[in-house]
Amino acid sequence: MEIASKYDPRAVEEKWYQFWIDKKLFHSEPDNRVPYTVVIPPPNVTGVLHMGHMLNNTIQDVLVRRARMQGKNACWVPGTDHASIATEAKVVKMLAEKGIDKRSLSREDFLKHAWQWKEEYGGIILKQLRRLGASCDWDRTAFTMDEVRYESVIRVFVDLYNKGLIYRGVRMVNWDPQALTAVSDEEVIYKESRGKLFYLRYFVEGEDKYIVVATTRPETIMGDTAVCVHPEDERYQWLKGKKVVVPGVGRAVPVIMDEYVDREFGTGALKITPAHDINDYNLGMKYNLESIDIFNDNGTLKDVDKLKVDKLSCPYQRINVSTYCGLDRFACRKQIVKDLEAAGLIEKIEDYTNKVGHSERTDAVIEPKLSAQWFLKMDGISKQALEVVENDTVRFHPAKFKNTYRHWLENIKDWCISRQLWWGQRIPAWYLDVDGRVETVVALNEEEARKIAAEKYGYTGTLRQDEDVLDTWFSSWLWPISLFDGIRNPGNPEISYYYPTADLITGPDIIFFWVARMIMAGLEYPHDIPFRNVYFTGIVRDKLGRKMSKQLGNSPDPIELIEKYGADGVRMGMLLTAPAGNDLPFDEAICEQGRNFSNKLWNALRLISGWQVSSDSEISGESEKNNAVAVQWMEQRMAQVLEEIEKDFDQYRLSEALMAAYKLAWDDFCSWYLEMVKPAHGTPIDHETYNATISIFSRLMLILHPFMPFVTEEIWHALQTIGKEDEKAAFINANYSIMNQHMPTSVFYDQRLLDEFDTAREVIAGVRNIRNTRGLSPKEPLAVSYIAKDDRFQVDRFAGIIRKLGNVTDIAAVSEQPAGALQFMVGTAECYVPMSQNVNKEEELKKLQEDLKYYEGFLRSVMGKLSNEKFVNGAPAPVIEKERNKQRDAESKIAAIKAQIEALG
RNA sequence: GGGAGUAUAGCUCAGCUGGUUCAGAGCGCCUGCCUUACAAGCAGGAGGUCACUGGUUCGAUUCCUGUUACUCCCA
Repeated sequence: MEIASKYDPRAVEEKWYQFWIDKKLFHSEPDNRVPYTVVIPPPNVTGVLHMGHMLNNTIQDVLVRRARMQGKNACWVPGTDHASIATEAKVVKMLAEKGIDKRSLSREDFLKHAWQWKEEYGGIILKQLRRLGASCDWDRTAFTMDEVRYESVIRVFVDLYNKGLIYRGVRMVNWDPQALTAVSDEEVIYKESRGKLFYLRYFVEGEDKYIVVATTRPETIMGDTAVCVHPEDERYQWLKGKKVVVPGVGRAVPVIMDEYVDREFGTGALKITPAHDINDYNLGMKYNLESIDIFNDNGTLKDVDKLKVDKLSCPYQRINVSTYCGLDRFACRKQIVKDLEAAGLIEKIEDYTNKVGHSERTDAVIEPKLSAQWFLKMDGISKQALEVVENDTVRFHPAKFKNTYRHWLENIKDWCISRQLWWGQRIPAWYLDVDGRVETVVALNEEEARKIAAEKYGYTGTLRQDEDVLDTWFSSWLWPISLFDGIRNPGNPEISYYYPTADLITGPDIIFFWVARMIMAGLEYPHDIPFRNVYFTGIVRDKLGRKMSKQLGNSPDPIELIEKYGADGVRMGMLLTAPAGNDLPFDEAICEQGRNFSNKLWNALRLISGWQVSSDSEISGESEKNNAVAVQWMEQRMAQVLEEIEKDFDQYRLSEALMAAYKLAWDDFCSWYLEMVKPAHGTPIDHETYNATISIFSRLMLILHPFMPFVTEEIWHALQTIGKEDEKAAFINANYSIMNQHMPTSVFYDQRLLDEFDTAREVIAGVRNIRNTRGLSPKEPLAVSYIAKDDRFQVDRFAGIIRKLGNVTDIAAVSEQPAGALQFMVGTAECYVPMSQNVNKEEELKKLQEDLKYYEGFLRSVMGKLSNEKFVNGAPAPVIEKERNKQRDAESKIAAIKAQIEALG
C-alpha cells in the first residue's frame, strides 16, 4: 500500500466532517445514559470567527468529545444571539448604501430587512465552526430571536414585572449617541484618552471677584446648575450662600457645599451639571437642583430656547450661545473654548489624561443621559447568584475568578434592560391614558393587555406599545434554559434531562454578561444552577502581548490558519499554550508543532502499514521475547499516562492533558516502542506483536481524539482495516467512528517494570552519549558491563532491548572495573564501555573531577543536615531516613568515581 | 483611586498539603546525522542564586511582611 510521506489534512478533514454529519453522530436525544450538556456561549450573529472563538470552541469540543467517548450522552447546542445594537447598525448601514433611510421605514418594514439580512449573512460563524471540527448538535441550532427563545423572553419579562422585579423609571443611563440607545454599565468601556483640563472663571453674582472651576467638558456649562466646594475648604468659605455666574452663559447658580468634592482635584471647585454626569446627578437630587439637558439624542446641542439661557440676567460678558445649536458635542467644545477665551473667561488650559467611557458596540463616547428606561432589580437575585458560587455549587476554573465575581455582585446596580432599537424583543408593555394619567399594562400580547386594561381601568381605547426592545443579554441569560424550552414548558422531558448543563466555557471578560446572569436566571426559573462548572479561557493575544483586534490587524484569520496547518494542528497549537485562565500569547509556530505531530502519527501508520507479518505464531526467538517485553512496557506506560490525563481532566488542565498524550504518542510510542519492535529491514514481525501494536496505536488514537478529531479518525479507520482492503468500504458504511469508541481508562500498572525500563533507557542514553561525544558511528557495536551497588539497578528484563536500541553486543555484570573503558553512571550503578582505541585520559579525568565535585558538595549538604541536632530531633522519621539514603548513595558514588580516577591515572 | 492576580531556563508555562538525587516540560538554541516511517525527522547536549528584601522554620521556589515590575477587573 502506497501512502504519501506527508500528511495532508485538507481532504481528510472535509471527508470526516461530512461523514460525522451524514451519520448524525453529533445528534443527541434524551435516553438512559448520563447526560453531558454544553451550551455554546452564543456568538454574535454578525460575527466572524476570531482566535478567541477558536480557543473557546476547541475547548468545548475537547470536553464534549471526551464525554461522548466516556459513554455519556453528549449534547453540545450551538446558536447565535441577535446582537441588537450591532445587527441594527449593520442593517441601517446596508439600507443607507441602498439609499434607504431607516427613519423612512416603518418598524415592520425595517424588521423585514433585518431578518433578510440575518438569513443571508448571519451565522457565518457557525459554518466556520465546522471547519474547526466542532461536534455541535446542529439540528438544535438556535437563535435568540427564534420563536421559542423570543417567547421565553417575553414570558420572563411579564413574570418578573408581575413579581415586582422589573420597573420603569427615569434614571441616568449610559447613552450611545451613535446607536441612539441606552446601554448597560457592562457595555461601557473606559479608555484612557488625552484631553485638556479647562480652568473657567465663574464670577460671583454682583461682585467683581471670581472663582476658577476646572472641567474636562466645557461645553456642558450650558447645563450647569450649581458650583460645589468642600464644606471645610478654607479657600471658599467666603462663598457660602452666594451665587456664581456660569461663564459666558450668564446663568446665576448657587454655590453648594458637599464633602463629595475632592479638594485636590483642579481648584477644589466643581461645576455641577446634573443632566450630564452621574455624580452631578446624584448631587442634583440631594440639593434639589434643576437638570438642564443640553444635548439632543445624537449628541448635538439643542436649540437655544431649550437651553434656558436668555431668561437669566447677565451683567458680565456674554458669548453667543445660539451659534452652538446643532453642533456636535466635540465641535461645540472647540467653539466654546474659543469664545470663552476671547471673552477672557478662561484662566488656563492644561493637558490632562482621563478615562472616557466608550460604547462597546459603536465605540462612540458615552453620554450620561437622563431617560426613562426599564430596569431589573438586582438585590435579591444577585445574592442567590453569589451564594452558589461562594459555596462551589457552581465551580469556577480557575477559582480566582470567584473574587471578581464576588466584587461585581456586591456592587451591582439595577440592570438597565431597555434599548431604543427595533431589532430585538419588543417590550410587552402598553400605555393607556386614564383620566389624564398614563397607566402601564404589561402582558404577553396585546389581546391580554387589552383584557387587563379593561379589568383594571375599565379602559377600552387604543393601547400604545412601548417602542423599545430588550437588551440582548436579557435573551442570552435564559439561554441554558430556553434552549430546552424550559421557560415555556417547565419540566418538559428535554429540560429535565439536559439541565443543569455540565460546563460553560467562556472568556473572563464575559463573566458579568452571562456567567452571572445565567446563574441568576437559572435560580429564578428552574430554581437550579445552569451549569456545574465554568471554565474561563484566557484572552488570545499576539506575540507582543497585545489583545487581538481588528483595528490593530494583529489577528490571524483562523480559517487561513486551518488551511495552512490543518484544524487538528491549529487546535493543538491553541491548547498547548492555553492553561485555564491564563492569557494566550499566540504564535503561529505552535500550530506548526500541531501539524508536525499529525504528520508524526501519520508516519507511524505508514511504518506499520509496511510491515510484513510472520505467519509463524511461536514466541521463541530473541526478537519475539523482546517484543513481548516491549508490549508489556508500553501497556504499563499507557496506563500510567492515562492516570495522569484523567487527573488533568478532573482539574480542567487541558493543556497538561494534551501534553501528556503528546509525549505518550511521540516519545513513548514512536521513539521507544516502535523502535523496540521494528523488524529489521526485509524481515517480518511476529503477528502477536503486530496485533498488539495495532491495538495500542488504536487506543492512542482514542486518547488523542478529543484534541485532534480528524487525523485520529483517519488513522483509527485505517488501523481497523489494515491489511484488509476488501473490508474497508463495508467498515465505513457500518457507521463505525472513533467518536463512539470507549475512551481507554487507566488500569493497574506495574511500577517496578516502568522503573526497570527507565534504568534501561538511561543505559541506552549513556551508550548513545558516548558514541556522540566520541564520534563513534551508531553502526559500530559496543559492549557494556556494569557494577551494581544495590538491587535498584535491574537490566535483565530489558537486556535484549538495550542490545537492540543501543547497538550493544552484550551487557554483563562484572566485579571489577575493566581497563581502558569509558564510564557513565545510572543511579548508583557504574557502567563501562570498553574502548578498542585509546581513551583521552585528560578529558575523562576532567569529567570525573566535575562529577566528584558535585557529589562531594551534595554529600556536604546532606551531612550538614544530618549533623544538625535540631534536624535530627525535629524532622519526621521518613525524612531523616531519606537523608540517610542520600548519604549512602553519595558516598558510594564518590568512592566509585575515586576508583575511576585512580584507574585512569 | 479601590480590588484581584502574576513574577521559575531565550520564549510559553508545570511545580498540589514546605525536605537539593525535583529545580521540570514543550518550543527555541548548540553538536552530529538524509540510520529505507517521518529533515514537518533521528540521536545527544548546553541553559535558571525559582523578581528583590525581611521574617517564620532544623530546613523555603514552595508559607508570611514589605519593595519593584507587569496584567486584569471595578469606579
